Amino acid sequence: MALFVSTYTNKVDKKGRVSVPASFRAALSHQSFQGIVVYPSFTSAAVEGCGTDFLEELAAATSASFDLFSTEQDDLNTLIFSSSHQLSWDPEGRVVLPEDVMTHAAITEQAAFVGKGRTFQIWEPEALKAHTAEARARAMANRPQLILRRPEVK
Amino acid sequence: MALFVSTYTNKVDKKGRVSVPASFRAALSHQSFQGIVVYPSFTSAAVEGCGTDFLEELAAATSASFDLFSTEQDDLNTLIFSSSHQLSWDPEGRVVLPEDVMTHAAITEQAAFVGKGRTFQIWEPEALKAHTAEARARAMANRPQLILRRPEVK
DNA sequence: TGAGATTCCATTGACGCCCATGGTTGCCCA
DNA sequence: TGGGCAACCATGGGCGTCAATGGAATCTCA
Repeated sequence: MALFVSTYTNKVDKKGRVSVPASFRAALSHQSFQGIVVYPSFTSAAVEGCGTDFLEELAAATSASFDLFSTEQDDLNTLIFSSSHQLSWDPEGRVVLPEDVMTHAAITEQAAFVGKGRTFQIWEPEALKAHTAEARARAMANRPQLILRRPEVK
Repeated sequence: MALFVSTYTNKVDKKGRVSVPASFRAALSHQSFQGIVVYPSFTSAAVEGCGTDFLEELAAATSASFDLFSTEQDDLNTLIFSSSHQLSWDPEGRVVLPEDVMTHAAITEQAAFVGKGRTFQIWEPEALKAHTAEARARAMANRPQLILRRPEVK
């Protein structure tokens, strides 16, 4: 399984280009579309990122239930599709982040690619630091319930 | 089942390389990714280590539902993913520990690999000694309970 | 024809790969 | 049973390759 792991902070040059981390590109190398999909996060000042295969799964999941009255989940999926951008990378592995996602995440000079397993996020480094500290504090507070509840081991 | 057993203290060379104990490598030899996964421990000045299969289980658990509003458990998983590093070893079985985990565990010259069964930890040897002494003292203090609670011995 | 966007090339610094060494362990055979 | 040999593991260092980055050149559409 291809996974997005770890955090990489790369520079945004004058033309707005950012290198997609090599390991992320490798995780997507099997796809027909050589690039990434991004959309502004609904819950934080970050950019959500994934591969086209993830979108395809999302589409499949949405249409699996022929719900005529769309659920909140379907609404959400619709939002994702409409606000997404497909960014193909150049021969050097760089993409240009669209205006709207740049502003949404307040990205200017640097962009931090944060692995989340099957997806990833892009943050302005300082904002990421703050957000991580918060998440860590929350996790610590809930420690008794959370402590690395490991999915069952085979 | 592959297990990480015993403690090995190896040298960190000028380039930051450390040999992963041969027995640990053997325990991971069945994996497609030839290397280890490390992330700073949330509870102590140590580095947590495991194989990629651990991350894959984590990813499977997290994305079982396309839950876009993450729960606390997912937050924790995200913390792990974002702070993890996939370290492939070189033909000699060495890895380079990233800057941030080195600092977190205060590792400079030597690194102690501590088997913990299905996972392992990496410590600065002196810190490990202190930590072990502490753990031993705690165990001694609780001895009466521990012995009473002990399941049958084979 | 000009501005923005895309492709191409060049630099540098990190990382992975190769080879060499030494020491320990385990094995084989006399 | 003891000596010697072979294998393996930890370690050191040199070198080539690749990723990230910057800038120039080319293309495209208005």
